[in-house]
Amino acid sequence: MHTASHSQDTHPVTPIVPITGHSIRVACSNCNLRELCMPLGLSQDELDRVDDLVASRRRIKRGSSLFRNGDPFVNLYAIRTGFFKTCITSEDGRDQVTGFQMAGEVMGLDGIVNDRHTCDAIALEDADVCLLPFERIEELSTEIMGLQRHVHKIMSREIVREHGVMLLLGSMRAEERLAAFLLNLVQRLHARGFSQSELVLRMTREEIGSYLGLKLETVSRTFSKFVEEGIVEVKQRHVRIVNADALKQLVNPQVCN
Amino acid sequence: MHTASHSQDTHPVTPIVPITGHSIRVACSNCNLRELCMPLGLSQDELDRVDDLVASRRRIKRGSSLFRNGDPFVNLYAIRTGFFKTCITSEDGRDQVTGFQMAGEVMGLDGIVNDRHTCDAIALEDADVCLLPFERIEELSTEIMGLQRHVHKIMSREIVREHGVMLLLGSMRAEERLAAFLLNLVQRLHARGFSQSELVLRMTREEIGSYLGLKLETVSRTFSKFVEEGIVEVKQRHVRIVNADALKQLVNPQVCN
DNA sequence: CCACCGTCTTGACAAGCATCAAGCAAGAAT
DNA sequence: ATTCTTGCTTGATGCTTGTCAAGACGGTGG
Repeated sequence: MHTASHSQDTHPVTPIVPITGHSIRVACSNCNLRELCMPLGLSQDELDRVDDLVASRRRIKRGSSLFRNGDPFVNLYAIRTGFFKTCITSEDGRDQVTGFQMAGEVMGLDGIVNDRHTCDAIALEDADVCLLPFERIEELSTEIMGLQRHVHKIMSREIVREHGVMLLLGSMRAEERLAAFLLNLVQRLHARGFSQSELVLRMTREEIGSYLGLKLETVSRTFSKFVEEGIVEVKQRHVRIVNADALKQLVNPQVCN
Repeated sequence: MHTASHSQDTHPVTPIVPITGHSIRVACSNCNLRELCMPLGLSQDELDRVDDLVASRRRIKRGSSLFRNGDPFVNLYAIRTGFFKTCITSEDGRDQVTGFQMAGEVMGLDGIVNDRHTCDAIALEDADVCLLPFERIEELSTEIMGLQRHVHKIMSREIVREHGVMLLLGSMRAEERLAAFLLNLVQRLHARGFSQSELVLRMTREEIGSYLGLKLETVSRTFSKFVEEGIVEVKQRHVRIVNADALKQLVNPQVCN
């Protein structure tokens, strides 16, 4: 449990290889997350130049922050291993988790507009991130069309993702929210080679609740309800999805109505 | 009421000049919305080239759509006059308004990631938009750093805005949501030369409710409550903010607690 | 002028979720 | 092992908001 190098320790179908350690720089072109965070269809020359983008890497301990609200914006961050939450805090102290990020995903886009980050990125397990200096991204984007396009797509994807969260927060009930959350998590993990049905939650009930606009007690009760109905099995943070269709039906109450 | 050419017909301090009509093309460099939707600090040469970006303009009648979910993504759209809502529809027919857009704001960013729009943009009053072919934006971005940076900032701003909506939907009660909504609207209108205290809602109670994650009855009741408390005056869609501080305190229940 | 329509308001009631509180479980520290 | 801490579960209760229903308002068209 809580080992640092694996994002999921249940049935890693295609385990993410640990960083070999003796080499601080691992080229993007060799990175096994390439398909997730780098543009496709670049020439060898372009690939080499994109490799230079990654200035360095940084290890983040579980519980500490990669960046915080108010920090000057310098880099985007690509997650190599580990798991993060991003959250904003309103002036009066209200807290909102805006997302959970895993290997291959990019963080820091919020900082571009005002040259300062507007949210906190907290590691929920020991993590390893690539630092991508944004000035270099912009420079290189002028020369490599595929990179520019890729940056645009990443930002657009984030906008579309947030639309989905707005739908969830604006119109779904607790069960539907939790079902959507679990399906989304397991789908993203599956894309990274993990099980389709088992996952380990890296966040607390409270963090799930914050993300879903619910109190932790409601999250807990909803989990219990799913268990009673035989939809999932839950042991602490270990979740096994027994009946994925039931979850899907909760999110989409009969497409054929 | 419902005149086409003005976004707000109450006390336009610096009214937005109507399009003169005899000239179909109005250069960005002359556009009075320049500060809102174009990058600053460009050279004259660069400005001229950005002018060429605007391929054409398009008028949208109240109630009809600029683009719809599934439409191929070709352009971004800058609003010259008028008022829009964007909304997504889930497979089972749930509807969520994801934003309200006014003059100087850019729409269509959702379409970049999959080359298709994922939401509907509906005009809530007769509108006039500039078509910005995205391919040209990307081409020109490779040559004009300021433009590239500007596009990044616009997208980042949208991401940050949506974080704010998530906070609203995830953690605020009805009164707080409506207060935040009114303050946001009036602030944006003020930035466009309209009154700080009076506004005309271009959307129905139901659309406000959809955006805020509330039912229209709750929106109506909350308005009534604000009126009872002397915070606002409401006559149909005309709203006068009598006590802006009270609204601010609702959103931020005492910063000094 | 009247009837009709979409929109908005208001009331009564119910459902869903939050709140408060108590106790449990698991891991960490002593 | 024992204690402490943090996270989780579950119950009782009440508030907030949703739901259903009736009616009002204002604009439109016959």
